[in-house]
Amino acid sequence: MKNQELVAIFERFADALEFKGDNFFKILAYRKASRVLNELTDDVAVMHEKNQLHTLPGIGKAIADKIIEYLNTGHIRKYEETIADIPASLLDMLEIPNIGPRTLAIIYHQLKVKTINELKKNIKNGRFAKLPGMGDKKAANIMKGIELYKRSLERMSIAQASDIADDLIEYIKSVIGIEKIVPAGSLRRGKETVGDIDILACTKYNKKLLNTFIKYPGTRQIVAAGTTKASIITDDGMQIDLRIVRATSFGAALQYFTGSKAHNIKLRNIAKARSMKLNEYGLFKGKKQIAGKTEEGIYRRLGLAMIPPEMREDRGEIEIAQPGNIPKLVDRSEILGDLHMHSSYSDSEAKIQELALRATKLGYKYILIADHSKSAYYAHGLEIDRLKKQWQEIDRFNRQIPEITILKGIEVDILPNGRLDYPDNILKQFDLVIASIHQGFNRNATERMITAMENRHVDIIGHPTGRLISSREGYTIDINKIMETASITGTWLELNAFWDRLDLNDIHLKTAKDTGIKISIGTDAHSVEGLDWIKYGVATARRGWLEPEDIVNTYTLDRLLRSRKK
DNA sequence: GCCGTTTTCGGCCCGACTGTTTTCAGTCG
Repeated sequence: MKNQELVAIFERFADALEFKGDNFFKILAYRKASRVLNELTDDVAVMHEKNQLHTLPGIGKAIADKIIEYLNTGHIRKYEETIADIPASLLDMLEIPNIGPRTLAIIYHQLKVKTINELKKNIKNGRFAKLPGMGDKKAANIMKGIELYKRSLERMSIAQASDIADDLIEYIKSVIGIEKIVPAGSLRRGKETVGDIDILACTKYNKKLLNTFIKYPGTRQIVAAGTTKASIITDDGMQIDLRIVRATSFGAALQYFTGSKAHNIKLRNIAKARSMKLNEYGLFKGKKQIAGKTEEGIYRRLGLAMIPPEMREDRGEIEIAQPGNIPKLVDRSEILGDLHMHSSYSDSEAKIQELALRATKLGYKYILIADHSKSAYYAHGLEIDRLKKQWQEIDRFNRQIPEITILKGIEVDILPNGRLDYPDNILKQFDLVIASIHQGFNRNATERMITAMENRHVDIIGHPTGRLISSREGYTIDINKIMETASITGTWLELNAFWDRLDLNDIHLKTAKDTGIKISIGTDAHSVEGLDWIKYGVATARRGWLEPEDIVNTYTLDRLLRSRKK
């Protein structure tokens, strides 16, 4: 698939045009095209064959022609001409905070700076500060920006960001007893990684709150501090922005700072088309505020149904947002069990009994113990005789802990040769079987998964794309073929809720839902605490527009077992 | 470069903060 190559090209094209000072809206157009392609599950080449490129939002004639040119020739002439006279390393510097296209153009043309190291040299020897419009403070801020940039090359996981936000909010509440203080931004939208944390608060005592905020014990650096907002960098290297608004604007500000940017721009356009104005203070008709206290009010006065934060990505949610059309997204309280966890029988630190007890506290009716199969020697995969012992133990705990049913499962390896790690006569004895690839990632992964799904004992494909968010791309697979087979065979696909996997991701989940595939959520926990990761799975499910019916974990135990393929 | 519930031309989000400025430009979200 050429999708990702085009994503990178259009993003780079936009950077180059920005550097050259081209039309601002043309630049936006290329960025939008890049984003749309990035979120596309279908192969852009196939869409071209079917003459469907023009149906994509943000892809007009000029960009469609460039896509076609690239598909046919491997080049885009206009793009290559544009970047021809720009050193490759230069555009990367646009990622550095406090360096925008203007500053970059000045340092390149006047100082001949092409790399970050050359820039640092010119800041240290004072030449940068002498440039027109620059100065010592600006120089110091760019030095800080360079440090920030180096750290930000890794976005933080949703798990780490949530923990940091929870800590900060708890601290602020304990110091000044403020009630209305909540996360906004990508954290509230449940994105899998978070670049910085936005916190929104409502108080009349701005000064006191901002003072408390910048004195947060975990603060490494205060980036900015005004009268209504301030920013700090924590010891973990995370930037946190705090904004304070009045109660009459709280809903508007929450909407505004939750984003996404693309979603907000579209809302603004709707407001404008109705001769209204939308900003972080409210929805206005002339000078009169007609909504702003609550988010619901804003959407309602725009003629829309309330859209859950996780859906606000401009992926069609605004177009369908008439009352009754917005899906009733799954809620954490509707999850009746966790369908993937490991016990001390393989590579987990948690005993089966401990997992079961913790699960009852989470309100579950059932859990699936799915340890590794025998070939996963690195994880103490289970030989058949130890399986029997595990089953006896599960039977015993099921008698002792009647509140919950412990299901006998396995995460059976799909071996590099395409076979499963246990024979069918063993597989048929499990309540549920997850089949996963752990070795030979790029050896016919698609065909191997399809073969696994064609086995009637395999109920679930575990972490179907195999990506690790912080460190690994994932298997080389044809996800559409896999979904097609899942749909035909009635195999469930996993939403692995471990925060570094979140696999399937939001976009794949939406496609799976549209294809009629059922999703099974499992934390893949290797500890008792790991069971709490279910919240990241639920957030991702909501981002994929999933409703309770789409997720087998919301079924009663009876229905769950009846819904298996057979 | 895209797009259409006043449209096929003329818009396209806009306010806060900072730093370098003598009234504003650049950056960010």
